[in-house]
Amino acid sequence: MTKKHRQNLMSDNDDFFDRVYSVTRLIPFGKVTSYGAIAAAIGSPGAARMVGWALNKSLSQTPFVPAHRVVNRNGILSGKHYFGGSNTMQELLENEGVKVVDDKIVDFKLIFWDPKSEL
DNA sequence: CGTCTGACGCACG
DNA sequence: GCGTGCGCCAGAC
Repeated sequence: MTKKHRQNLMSDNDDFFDRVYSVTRLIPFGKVTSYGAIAAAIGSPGAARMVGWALNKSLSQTPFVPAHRVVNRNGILSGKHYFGGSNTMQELLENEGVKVVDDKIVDFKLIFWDPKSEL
């Protein structure tokens, strides 16, 4: 199954990355979700690693992709190191009212947003 | 075209 | 509950 073939099946799809960006932009302000949840939402459960990779690329994409709202299944900011080396990711989250302690989101389950709930 | 590499996740011990 | 191993898919070499 080639890339072009998949485009045929998903009419408004460009590629895997754009689907990740689309879902990520749907994350409400002050909410967070996980890589696996996004992967499952775009029809590729198990491709969580691809999501993280796509989000990395998204840092230089437009419009802005709230990649800081995506963490791993434990609520840990596994990608904070890619936001400029400082605590940028944590600051962005706290700026939205999301508490972060020791690189981990407080009450992760309570503010977790499931992408599939919007589909 | 074979291999390696990930911002992951799950099964297993 | 924690460490290890492996599968996952797409892109870079």
